[in-house]
Amino acid sequence: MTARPNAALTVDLVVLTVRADELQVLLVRRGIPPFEGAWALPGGFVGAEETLLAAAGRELEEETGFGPEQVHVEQVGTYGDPGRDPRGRVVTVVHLALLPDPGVPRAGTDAAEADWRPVRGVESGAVPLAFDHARLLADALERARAKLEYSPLATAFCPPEFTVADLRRVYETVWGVPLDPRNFHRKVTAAPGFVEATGRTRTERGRPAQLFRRGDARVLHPPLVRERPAAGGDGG
Amino acid sequence: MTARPNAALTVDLVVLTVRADELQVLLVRRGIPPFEGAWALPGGFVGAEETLLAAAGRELEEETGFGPEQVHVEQVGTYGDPGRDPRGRVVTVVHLALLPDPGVPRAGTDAAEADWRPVRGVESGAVPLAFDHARLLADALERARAKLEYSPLATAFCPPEFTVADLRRVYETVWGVPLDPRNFHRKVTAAPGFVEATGRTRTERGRPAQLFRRGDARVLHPPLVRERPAAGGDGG
DNA sequence: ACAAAAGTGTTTCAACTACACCCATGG
DNA sequence: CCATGGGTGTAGTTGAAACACTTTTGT
Repeated sequence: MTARPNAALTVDLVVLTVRADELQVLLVRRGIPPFEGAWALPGGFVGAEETLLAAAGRELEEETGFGPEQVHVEQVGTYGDPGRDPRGRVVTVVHLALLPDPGVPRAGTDAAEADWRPVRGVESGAVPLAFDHARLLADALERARAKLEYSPLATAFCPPEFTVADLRRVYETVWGVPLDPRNFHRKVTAAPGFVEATGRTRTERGRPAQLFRRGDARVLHPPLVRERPAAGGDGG
Repeated sequence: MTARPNAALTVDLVVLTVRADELQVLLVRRGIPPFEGAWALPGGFVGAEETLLAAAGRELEEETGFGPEQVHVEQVGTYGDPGRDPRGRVVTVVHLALLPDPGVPRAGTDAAEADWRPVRGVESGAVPLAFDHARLLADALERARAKLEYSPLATAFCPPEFTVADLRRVYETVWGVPLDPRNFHRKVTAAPGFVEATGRTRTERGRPAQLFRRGDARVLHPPLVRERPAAGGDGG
């Protein structure tokens, strides 16, 4: 064992969901110093025999009750500036987690409180965050928004079975732009491996919608680009 | 100081360049155990008061003589599986560095030897790497290839002043496909902020080529997609 | 019948590939 | 002059945005 520890290693989580037509992030109110009482991203120290992904999955389950099998989790970056944590050299590996609307979260062990907050308010600075968590959140959000275009990531916000309209609402919420339902439908069903029909349907209002589950594609060909202000008339 | 160190933190570098019409990676032959005598990515432990980027820049300078001001360096991911290093819990933050053809590298302090190796041979497994470095390299390469499409990253492989043909050769080498020089020229000069004309020219054979420097764009609109087999006749 | 949402067909525009062609230099 | 590479013009094709229209349900 010639490698002596020189840093305290943690994982922090940017847990996102779409609820009430808004993109929301899971925050915890810190129950212990430093930054006692402030909102922060959930996270904690990495165990001695734990992989980084396992540590992230464990924290996720502590805060939300969702296991990592049901949730998309990926690493987004590592932050280790000396001075980012007053307790010493704390290096954190930030993970992005996406899940369908889960209802109320469970509070973690060292968190007095945990709650979903609209991303808009946090991004605007109206809800200040502890440590450098505002930056971690901003970087993770940028990653999530970009990845919607070329990966089937958006399905991670949907329950196991969902309609094309459900999926469209995810894009509209995360990007903050309206999309044409008809063109969106075509793009989604045309991209191989994006979604897979179950054969079942669901009726809420109007014509019943087909139900889909996630496909096995890891990238989208062609990507789902945001519609740009282009011309184009009507025929018919 | 309530946060006790629980991991040894290192940075590893995937340093890429284009030389002799090949994508090449900087490897060091390990001079000390473990894996003594094997090829590995350059890297080392992070200093107590050093940021991760600064540590990567320091290692880069030790191995290549290039300072971080002249080189593109970005973080790509962090690897911390217990057992990835026999010396104990060693967590490494991998950085990708791109530079123009530098000539011969300087060997680092704990490296008996350092050398540029064609990526092809390393990716194919012909040159085995120490630790989990084959995986770190593969992930970094995937990142680099993808980022060429939508970012001006390719200019990092070019000297401060370069021609459009220089830039095209970078793409052709990294992607391994030939590109139409005429369409490439148009795409590059049409993307705002990609390159900036210096007004000077350089003559090697044929008509003199304009010299450009890097522009200030961080993303490319539109992206430089690989040409696909499409139809299209010739007119005129 | 009417409203509402799902899903299809078609027009029109924009972007891109492929290639002819012109430009500027060295030998 | 010719060879070589830089750079521009343009036709045919693909793909996507816009939107009329049809389908299938609930009330």
